[in-house]
Amino acid sequence: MDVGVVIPETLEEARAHIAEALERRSWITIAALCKAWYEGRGASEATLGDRIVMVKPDGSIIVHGHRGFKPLNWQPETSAITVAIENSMLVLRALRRTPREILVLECSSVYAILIALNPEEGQFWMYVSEEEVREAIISDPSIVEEGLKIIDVEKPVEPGFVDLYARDKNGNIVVIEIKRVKAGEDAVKQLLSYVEAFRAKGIRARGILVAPSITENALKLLYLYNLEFKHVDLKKLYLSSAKRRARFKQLTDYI
Amino acid sequence: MDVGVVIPETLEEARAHIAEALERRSWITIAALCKAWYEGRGASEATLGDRIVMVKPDGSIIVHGHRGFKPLNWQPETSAITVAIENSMLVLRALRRTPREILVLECSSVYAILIALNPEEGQFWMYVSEEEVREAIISDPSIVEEGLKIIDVEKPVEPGFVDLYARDKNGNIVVIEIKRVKAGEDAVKQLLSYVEAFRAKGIRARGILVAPSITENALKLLYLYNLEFKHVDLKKLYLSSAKRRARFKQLTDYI
DNA sequence: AACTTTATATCGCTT
DNA sequence: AAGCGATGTAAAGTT
Repeated sequence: MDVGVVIPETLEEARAHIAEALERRSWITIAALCKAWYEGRGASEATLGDRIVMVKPDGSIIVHGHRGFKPLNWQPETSAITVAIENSMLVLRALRRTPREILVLECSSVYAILIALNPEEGQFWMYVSEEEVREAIISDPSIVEEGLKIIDVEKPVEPGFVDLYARDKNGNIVVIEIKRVKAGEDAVKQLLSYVEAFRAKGIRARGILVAPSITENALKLLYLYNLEFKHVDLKKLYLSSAKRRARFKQLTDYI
Repeated sequence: MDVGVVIPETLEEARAHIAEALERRSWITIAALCKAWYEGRGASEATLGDRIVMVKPDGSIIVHGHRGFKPLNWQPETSAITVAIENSMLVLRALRRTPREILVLECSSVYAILIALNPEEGQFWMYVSEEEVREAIISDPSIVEEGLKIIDVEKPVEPGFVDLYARDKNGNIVVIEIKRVKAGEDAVKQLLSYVEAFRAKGIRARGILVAPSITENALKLLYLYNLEFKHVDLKKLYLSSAKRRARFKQLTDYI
């Protein structure tokens, strides 16, 4: 990646550099004192303040304030970004067609511009997604219960989809709902609706909620409806993949 | 805001600047070639690639790749961030206590460091939030229906809180559920549960779902349960505030 | 294109 | 700390 830094003397100089960088579809980071307006699905206004603005080659624009993980303003994929000097201000406009929305930045000072070209992409993997938990249970159903046999995956049932549809060692139908994060009342209600769909047809069905943990209220609700909870250890599951064990050791060493 | 830019010659120089900036709780933006690992609620790995890393004074850390609105990795508010040279790499570690998670960046090159101190905060307003829609209806209930009288706001009812609780011109109790975005089946079910709570007590109650639009499935469900839908025009509502009209004109002129 | 579901959701507020 | 609801949620998958 080639990185250039500009400390502009004037707004016109800043405008010229940003215009050229936009033209070349660079990855631009701007530190500036500016106001911001957004209008589209909602509407917002930010008074004069210091911001760091990032424009990516794909047209996404992100305006950060000095705190918080979330940007103050943004535009996921714009159809057009323009830069101009108006009334002695550097004005950036990012337009989006669907939904129709606009973000306007009015900069009174530009402290620095960082322009990056030809970035190395690298690759990215997410592990232990809900899908991975499901895959792990499919390949080893004993994680949930001894003697369980998976019959179907994401089976369509009246209110939606059950994550897993199985039979226990006694021949009972078992509906399994998987949550990768702590299960709340919603998850219980969802599982209940699946189980009810079977019970309504006169079929006896067990319902098991599989999650790393569950809230107290959700557990009460679960027992009330005669459903079951099965704790699953994500860390264990993650480690069960031999390929990842080495990397994990390295990470835990840090902690 | 004071902004300094460093183009480090060596990783050790980069480390020293970042360490000092972290110490001073600066707002740091780093362009670097690095690998990343995350582990906590999930787990991820990113191979060597060019990234822009932002560390804010409150400890939030955001790692951006060259495309997409979302960062590759992040940590909302960390309890500790450290920087060190290990095996000829600049290693940044961001720890979070609750939930317990860790983000590790291993940089093999640091292209540029942007360090900002004492940023001007500025102020930020969000308009046309659900709360604003509610406020507008409270101050003018005829938006929903002629002759409506608001009795209570966020009234607790068995399954939760109704947004607005009113009486129509015929004396019927009216439960109002507000959605700022297109209403889906969830919104209908929510409204239904509130209305049912009244009907269970033998009180006749109408249920009105107020939203800018509604999905087809949700509308069918609504009619099935004998509930009502009232369209509300967010733009109109937004414009009805005289203070904002001038600004809005200016913005739409841009489009 | 509309709709549904997920997310390392985040964030703010209340209990 | 846990629960609950809104978000300019965004993004991905499905109908």
